[in-house]
Amino acid sequence: MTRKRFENSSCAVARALSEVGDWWSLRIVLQAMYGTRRYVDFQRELGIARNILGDRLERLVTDGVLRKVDVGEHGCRYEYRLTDKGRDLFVVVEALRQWGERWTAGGDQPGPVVRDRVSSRPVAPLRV
Amino acid sequence: MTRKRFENSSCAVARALSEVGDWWSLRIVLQAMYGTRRYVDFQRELGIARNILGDRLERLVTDGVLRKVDVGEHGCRYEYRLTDKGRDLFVVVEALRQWGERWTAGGDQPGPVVRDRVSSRPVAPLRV
DNA sequence: GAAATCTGGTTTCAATATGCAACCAAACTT
DNA sequence: AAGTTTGGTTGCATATTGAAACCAGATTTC
Repeated sequence: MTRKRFENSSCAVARALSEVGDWWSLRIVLQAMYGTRRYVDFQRELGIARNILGDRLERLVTDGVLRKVDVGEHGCRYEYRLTDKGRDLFVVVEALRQWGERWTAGGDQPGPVVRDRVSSRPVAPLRV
Repeated sequence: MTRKRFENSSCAVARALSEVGDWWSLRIVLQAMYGTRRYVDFQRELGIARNILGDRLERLVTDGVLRKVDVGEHGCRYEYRLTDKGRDLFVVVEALRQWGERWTAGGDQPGPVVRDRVSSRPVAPLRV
């Protein structure tokens, strides 16, 4: 049976999850925030299967989270760049990072510290 | 092939997603935040298949996001309650809600406003 | 200028996950 | 005593995933 979808739910969380709630999408977005833009680089750095990557990139593009930019002169090089909508997912990713940092058994190494680009101070914990 | 897992990734986001990054877990957590605690209620309100629900609840319990409380006198009634770890996911859920509210085509109705329990003011947008 | 390589995919196949409905057993209600 | 509620489990059909092979155009290397 087809996986259930929630695009039209009245719940904003459900709608958000129906765009980026699957196993790979947020990781692709995170990788994009790290600066990755090319198909092959996503593939290599995430270790995702190529067909799945193609499918996810396509969906993220149709959902307006990424846009596919034709770079290179004769139409054979493309880049997937975050849109404003995609960049806005940073809060979500950062919330996940803080939660993971706090509650999941980290690997041995502490992981990179996310810093403000201007002040270069580590970002403050998110609060509600 | 088995779905890829990231429990031991050095990336906190990947570790977080390996606990709550699947299609249903965050929705179950959200529902729990709304007050749902019983198997049947989760099932009815989410419309999730019962076997999947059982599997997810079990995993969330082993991961320490929920705990299963034996309520009722002769061990036939249970409740699944959020732990501190689970409650801490509120920031993630709220970030998703704000993103969904802003970027996804809502249903017609505006959806509930999340308010501070003490001040009863709507919560401020999350920022980093 | 031919061969190899890089890029961005698509196809095929096996294994796994999901959804649905039916079934089950212990407790509780009527 | 019979039926209902709760919390599942099982079996089956379909979807999704992952791995690897394949492919074609552009670019680089020899």
